[in-house]
Amino acid sequence: MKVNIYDVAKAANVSIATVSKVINNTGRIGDKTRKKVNDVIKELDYKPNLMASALMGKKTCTIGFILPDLANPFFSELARYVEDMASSFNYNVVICSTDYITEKEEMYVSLLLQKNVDGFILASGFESFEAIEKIQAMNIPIVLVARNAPGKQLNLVSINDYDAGFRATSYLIERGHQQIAIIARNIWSNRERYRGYADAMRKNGLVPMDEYYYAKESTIQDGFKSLQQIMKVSSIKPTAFFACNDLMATGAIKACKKLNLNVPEDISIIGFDNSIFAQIVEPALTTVEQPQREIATEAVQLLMNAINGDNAHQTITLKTKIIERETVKNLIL
Amino acid sequence: MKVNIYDVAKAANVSIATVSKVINNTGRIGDKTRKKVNDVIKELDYKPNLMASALMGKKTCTIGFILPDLANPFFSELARYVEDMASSFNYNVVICSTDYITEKEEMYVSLLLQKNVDGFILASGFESFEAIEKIQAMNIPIVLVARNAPGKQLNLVSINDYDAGFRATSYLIERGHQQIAIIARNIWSNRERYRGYADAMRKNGLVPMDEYYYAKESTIQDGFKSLQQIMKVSSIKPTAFFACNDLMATGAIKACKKLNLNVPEDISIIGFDNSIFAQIVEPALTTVEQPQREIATEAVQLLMNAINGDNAHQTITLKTKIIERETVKNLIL
DNA sequence: CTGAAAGCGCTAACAG
DNA sequence: CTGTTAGCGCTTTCAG
Repeated sequence: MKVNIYDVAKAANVSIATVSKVINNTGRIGDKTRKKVNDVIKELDYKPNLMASALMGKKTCTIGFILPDLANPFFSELARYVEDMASSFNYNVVICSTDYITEKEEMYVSLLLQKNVDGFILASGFESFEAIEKIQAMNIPIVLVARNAPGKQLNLVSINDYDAGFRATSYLIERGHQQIAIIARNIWSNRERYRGYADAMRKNGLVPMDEYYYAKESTIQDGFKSLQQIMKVSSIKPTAFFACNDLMATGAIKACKKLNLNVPEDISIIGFDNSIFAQIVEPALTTVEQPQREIATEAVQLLMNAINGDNAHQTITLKTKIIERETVKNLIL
Repeated sequence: MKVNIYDVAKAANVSIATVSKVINNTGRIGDKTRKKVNDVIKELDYKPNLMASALMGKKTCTIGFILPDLANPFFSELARYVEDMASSFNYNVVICSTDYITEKEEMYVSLLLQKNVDGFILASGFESFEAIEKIQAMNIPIVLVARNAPGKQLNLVSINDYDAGFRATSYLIERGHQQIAIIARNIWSNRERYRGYADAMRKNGLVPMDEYYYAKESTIQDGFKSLQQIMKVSSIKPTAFFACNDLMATGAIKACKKLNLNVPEDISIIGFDNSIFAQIVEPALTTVEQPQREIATEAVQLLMNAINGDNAHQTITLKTKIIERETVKNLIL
C-alpha cells in the first residue's frame, strides 16, 4: 500500500542507495539514472518516510512552540506568524499551551524531545529553568521569546519591557496624569514593565503604586477585577491605568463602564501588545505595540540558524511603539 | 549523550528485549527484573525514542489540525480546546493554517503524512476532496469539522448551519425586522446559513437578499466593507444584518459607526460563533453560539476512537444557541 | 558512477 | 521468564 524506497529501487532497476542519493542530491549520479529514478518516483508517487530518515540523524523539520495560552490573541497571533515563517522553511510547528502551569511545560518538552523535534521556541514566560536545561542537555536549539534567562547562554528575542513601561508611563505623565496605577501580573515581562513604570513615576516626583500585583492571570476577568479593586482601596483615586496587556486593559474598560466611569473622560487607560482587541474595544485602546510579526520572524530565523549549526547566541531586542487611540485623555490644556 | 535502550539493557544486565517489554508492559517479566530495569531507567533518565517505535508501526501520538487561520479567534479557541483534549490522550497537535489556500492544505497534508501523524482534524472548510482522498488512501483517520463531504464516509462534527441560519433570521423577524441583509462568504457553512436565512425570509413572506456574496474573506475588514456596500446598493435599506461570523459582525458594527448609524437603534446586527469578540465589541454582540469546546472534544474523541481501530463513521451535530446581547432592537412594541 | 552492507533505536516473533 | 534475531525505511561509508 505504502510505497517505500525498495519499491522505487526495484521499479527503476537500481539500488536503494541510488534512490536515496537522487532524493537527497548527494553523491554523483548519472543523468539517465537520475531521470529514470525521478520518473519512477513520480509515477509511484513515492514520498520518503521522514521518521526513517530522522532515525538516521536527519532533521524532523518540526519545531515545538510552547506558550501559555493559545486563546490569548497575543499568542495566537504570534503562533500564526511563527507557523507562517516556519512553513517557509518547510517546517511544521507543534503548538503547546501550558496554561501557565510549569509542570505542563516540562511535560511537553519531554514529549517533544522524545519526538526529536529540531528546536524549541519558548514563550511560556516561566521562571524555572528545568525545561530549558532539559533541552540544552540534549543539545537542542532554543529561542526564548518575551522572557529573559539571566546567566544563560541562549537565543533571545524580546522587546525592552523596562523601556516600554517607562515610556507608557511617561506618555501618561506628559498628559498631566499624576495618580497612575498599574495592572500587572507577577511574571518577568510585567515586572520589567513595572520597573519602568516605577522609575518614570519617581523621575517625575510621583509615587508609584506599591509593588503589589492584583492580577493572577492576564485575562479580561482579572483586568476587570483589578481595576475595581484598585479603585476601592485607593485613597486618592487614579486618573489613569497602565494595563500590562490588552486583555487586562479590556477588562479595565469594562470595569469602568460598570462603575459608571467614562473612558477617557474620567479614567485614562493604556494597554500593551496592540493585539486585535485594541481595535475592537470601545473606545479604541491606546496601547504599546509589540511587533509580533517581527518577533516571530526573528525567533524562527534564529532557531533555523541554530538548527543549521550556528552556535552563536544572539539577543534581539525589538522596538515598541505607542499606538495612540482613544483611551487616554490629555489633562493639560 | 543520549541514552538508548542498549545502555539501559547493559546497565541492568538484561537484553534490550526485556527492557522493551517492561517499557511497554508486554510479555511476562519477573518482578525483580522489572524493578531492576525500572530503576536503571530512572537512574539514566532514559526516554524511548518515539521515532524508532513509530518506525516499528507504533503510533506517533501526533495529530494534524488543519484550519484556515489561527488568527481568527474562532479557530484559535477551537485549537486551544483541541490541543487540550489531545493532550489528555498524551497526544500532540501540529497546527497548520491554510490561509484559505487549497494548495497549502494539500502541501500540509502531504508533509504530515510523511511524518506519520496518526490522524487529522480538518477544519479548513475546503470544497476540494484532494486532501481528504490523499489521507484516506493512506488509511489514516480523519474527522471533518464545520464542513460536510457529501458522498464520503467520514467522521463529521458540526452544527446544523442551515437550522442556525434559519433561527438567527427568524429571531430578527420575530422582532419585527423585514429588510434583513446577510453578510456571508462563499464557503459551505455560510451557504448553508444563507439557505436557512432565505427560507426563513420566504416563510414569512419576505424577500431574501439575492445570492450575492460580498465578503471575500471572513474578516473584520470584509464585514466593514460589506455593510457599506449593501447599504449603498439597497433601494430599501435593511434594518438588520445577519453576519455569518463575529469578525464580520464586528466589522459591520464599525461600518455603522462610520455611517453614523446607531446599533441597535438604527441597525440591528446578529453575529455567529460567539467568539470572545462578541463580548468585547460595543455594543455587545447578539450572536449564534457555536459550542467550540464540545466541537473540539467530540472531534478529538472521534479521532481517537478511529485511531484505535473503530471503523464506524459517525456524524455528530451539535446544538447552537442564540446569545442575546445588545445589538438587536425589538421593533415590535 | 553505482551497489552492498551496516546501522539508527526500537518492537515482536520465536527460541530457549 | 528472558534473550536472539529479524526487520521498520532510510542514509552512508566503502568497495567496485
